[in-house]
Amino acid sequence: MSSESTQQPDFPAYRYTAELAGDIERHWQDYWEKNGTFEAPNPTGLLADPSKADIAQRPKQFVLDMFPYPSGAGLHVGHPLGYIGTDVFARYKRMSGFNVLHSLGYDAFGLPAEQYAVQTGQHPRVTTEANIANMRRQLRELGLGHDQRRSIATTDTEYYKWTQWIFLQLFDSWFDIEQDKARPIAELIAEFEAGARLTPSGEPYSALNEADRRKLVDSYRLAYVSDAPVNWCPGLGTVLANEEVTADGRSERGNYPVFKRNLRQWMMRITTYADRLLDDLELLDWPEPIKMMQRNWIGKSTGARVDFVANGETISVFTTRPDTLFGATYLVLAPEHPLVDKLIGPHWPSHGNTHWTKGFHNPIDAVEAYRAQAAARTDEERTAENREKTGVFIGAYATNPASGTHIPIFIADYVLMGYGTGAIMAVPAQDQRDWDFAKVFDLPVVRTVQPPDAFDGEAFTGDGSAINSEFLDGLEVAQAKQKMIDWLTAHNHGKATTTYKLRDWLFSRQRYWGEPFPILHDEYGPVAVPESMLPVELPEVDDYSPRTFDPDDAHSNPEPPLGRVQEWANVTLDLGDGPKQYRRELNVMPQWAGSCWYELRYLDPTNSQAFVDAEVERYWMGPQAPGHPGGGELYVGGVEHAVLHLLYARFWHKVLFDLGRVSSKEPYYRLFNQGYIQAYAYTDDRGTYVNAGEVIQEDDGTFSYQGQPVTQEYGKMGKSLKNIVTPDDMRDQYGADTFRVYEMSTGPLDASRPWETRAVVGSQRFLQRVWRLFVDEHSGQSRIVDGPVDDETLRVLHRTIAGVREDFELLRFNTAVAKLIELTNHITQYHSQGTPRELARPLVLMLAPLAPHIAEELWRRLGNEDSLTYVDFPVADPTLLIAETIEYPIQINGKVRSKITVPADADEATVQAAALADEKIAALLEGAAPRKIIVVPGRIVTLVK
RNA sequence: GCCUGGGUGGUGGAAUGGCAGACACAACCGUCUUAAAAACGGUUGCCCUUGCCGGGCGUGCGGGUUCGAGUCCCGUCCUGGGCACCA
Repeated sequence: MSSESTQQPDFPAYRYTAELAGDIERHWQDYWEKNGTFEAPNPTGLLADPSKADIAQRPKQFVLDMFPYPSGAGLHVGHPLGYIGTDVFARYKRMSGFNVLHSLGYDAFGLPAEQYAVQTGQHPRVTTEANIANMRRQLRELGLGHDQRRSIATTDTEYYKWTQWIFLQLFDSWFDIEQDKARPIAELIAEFEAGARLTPSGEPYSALNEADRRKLVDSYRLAYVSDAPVNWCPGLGTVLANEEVTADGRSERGNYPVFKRNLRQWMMRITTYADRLLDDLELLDWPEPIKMMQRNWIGKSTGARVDFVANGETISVFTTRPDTLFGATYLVLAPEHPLVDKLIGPHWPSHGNTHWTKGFHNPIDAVEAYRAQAAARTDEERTAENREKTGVFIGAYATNPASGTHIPIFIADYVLMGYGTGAIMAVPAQDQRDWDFAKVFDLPVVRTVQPPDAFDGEAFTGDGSAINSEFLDGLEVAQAKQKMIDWLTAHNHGKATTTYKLRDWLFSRQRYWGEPFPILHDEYGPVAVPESMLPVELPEVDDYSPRTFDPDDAHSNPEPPLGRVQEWANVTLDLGDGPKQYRRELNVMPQWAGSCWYELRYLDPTNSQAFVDAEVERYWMGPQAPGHPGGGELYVGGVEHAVLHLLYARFWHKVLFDLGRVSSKEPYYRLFNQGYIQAYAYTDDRGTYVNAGEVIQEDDGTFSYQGQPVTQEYGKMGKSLKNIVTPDDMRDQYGADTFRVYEMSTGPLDASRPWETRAVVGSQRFLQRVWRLFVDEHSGQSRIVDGPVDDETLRVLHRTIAGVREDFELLRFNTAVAKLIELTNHITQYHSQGTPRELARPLVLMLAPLAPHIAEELWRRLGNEDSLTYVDFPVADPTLLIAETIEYPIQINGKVRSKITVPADADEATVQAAALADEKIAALLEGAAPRKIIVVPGRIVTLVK
């Protein structure tokens, strides 16, 4: 490619080739680095820069990309799509009078490096740092304007020191329901000590012994140890979060069996923030689908708790339809429900229905058999669509508190222990699942909402008047709900209740390559490592793997790698009450921890006194107006983080807000979901992937590789699919600027699109045409002239400025590129004798965010000494946006029949007259006056014949 | 099943309810060249007509609102993503 210039004697010596682009790009990358061009000044602290005082005065703009994992495979062309998008936006904002913070750090803890370490014995830090270095190089070569001083990695000791510090903030906090916010745990203890808050048992706090006090206080903490059931995966030797378990009960990674086990694990009390996480979505400029996914995940539903009495036991159920209580004809408990064993009858009632007993001699056997059957099923089988309802009668009855009727109690696997109370009141007339179950077991159906006359379905879930419901009869659903809740409350049978799908966040991992917990254990439980002793550094180990077990051994127990280092795990420390023996927490934090607050560390990465300085945080993240939640102006990333990362990060941020550590309620004000770049892959007749770069499309549309037909697939880029194209390849073949322009021009940032290497040349031709406007390809001489610009070109220029500005603002880079191409082509055609400076200057400035290296080079050739990074973006002259004449299409009955050109300031009557006077129109009207004439100013004339 | 995006030329994609297909790729033709490449210029939604002038049909499909619909409304099909017996 670039070598042609030396082989071909007549090849223009100064053409913008990949080789020349490479020279220019290296030069400017060095220049930017040397001059700290993209280093954004802070208002105070170590990153305040007196030489940039003018920039520090500007309004701020915090542009953020989702935190990448530095993969050992390096980047392919799909990865930088979003990074280039944010870079274009950030550069545009720098030219629009903003102090722009744009950096990129590394979410560098995680499994791949650890697994590599397990296999090779190589310390994960070594691989991680090599991967980061490679990724930094790749990104630098794309010309991304990141502030390198702020490019932290979660594995930096100085960084995870503060991750541990934030963990301690959570550990040392509790959620005050009254105030709806987190408060320091010391305030809780003070309330207990003063007697202002009663202990749950009613005993005075001062009367409790140390163990009970500690236990009580620990039960309030936002970070707490729990014996909750977890997903234990012996094959991996670790506990998995629910999200890491597939629907059929296996590990997402490795596909090993996963067992529900009660284990001691660290949890985060995110559920206390459910309402605020839900409500504050309203304050954010996020795509509606993402908000919807978060709402669904939080899963708030309001209704009532209703208590049913059976054999002296109280069964609480949750229902969203308390108005249908009179129609509750049976109860269903989850098979695992703890009350089942107490309620179970020794014998079948004499009037027992054979459907219900399933041929067992007594309920005890029936329940045992059903439980075994339910446990043996995979989740997939249990949740299969349209599955016949199964269950079994437990030989006991409960009393419906409203109707007083005795209703049978069943267990069934369609009721889940983990949601609500693990028990439901079944109302077959108004719930399809209950209807289905009732049909199988021949249970009574009592309609309590009047369906419409035309209704011929089964369960009726719509609105209607209450029937068969005594004091509710005649009320609509909403009023009936309220009245029933009032009645339940008044008679002590229940009360209004809200439940959430959201669970507390499982926060510990049995791994090595993560942040150690800053926690010690003494005889009473967990104790915080004092702030002065942070960071708790990862010790060296000789084996990085957790102990793994037979994948099917459900009774094995986790043994984290840190447990192998006994001299680290067992320490004697003086925490203020004399030297004492402690055992360190052996788990490490999940990868989410580091990505929950990284954007805050970007703000003040070198601060050794605080995780971020308060004034610095207020400047970059603070609310921009009353009612504004604060947060970064733009956050770009893939939709795959719609729920977990974004929810966890919001949660941590809100805790820090409650504790007065940050001034913003939310970390990410505007969220934008980028699309993905996908690629074609090809398989031969054996199903083996062939090198996609060598596949040829035949004239008949089929594909072949080395003469053999191959089959096309479409999807991800991957090594095994042999369809990887890297930014390094593109830099070598075309140059980084061409690559940037191509990625931005192929579609809107939020659209996924296929990669097509052969189309990249279009972007290169565009930049070559721009280059030719400035430089004579043969002599290298400047083609810039000081001559006048014709009026039409001037108007094109100013329309382009206005359009490009708007497009950049809205991240519509593809149409911005199209407009710049049109302008370039126009200048090429109208000013073939030399490019007027008046056109060259705005063109190069508008191009700069997209193709910064060539723009800097051309800017220098225009005689400027400094970088154009902070030069004002061109502003359109409004008087030049108005055309002198306007061409109106004229429609008759919706079809364009002719066109007229009139002065731009012609009034409607003039336009109308001109339209009617047009020869073709007059001919088509045949002398008759049109029935109607519509003139849309500046747009169109429509006649109705 | 529920919740969400999206269906426009050979391809990626443009289009505040106002001339559908900007811009780009591919394809074809031309200029230049001994030739090729590069570059530059032209043609390119489909169909009829084609010497020219024209005409018809077109944004997944079927309806509707409107002077006018890719855009708004109703229904329907296909498809990407998310959640899933959530009481």
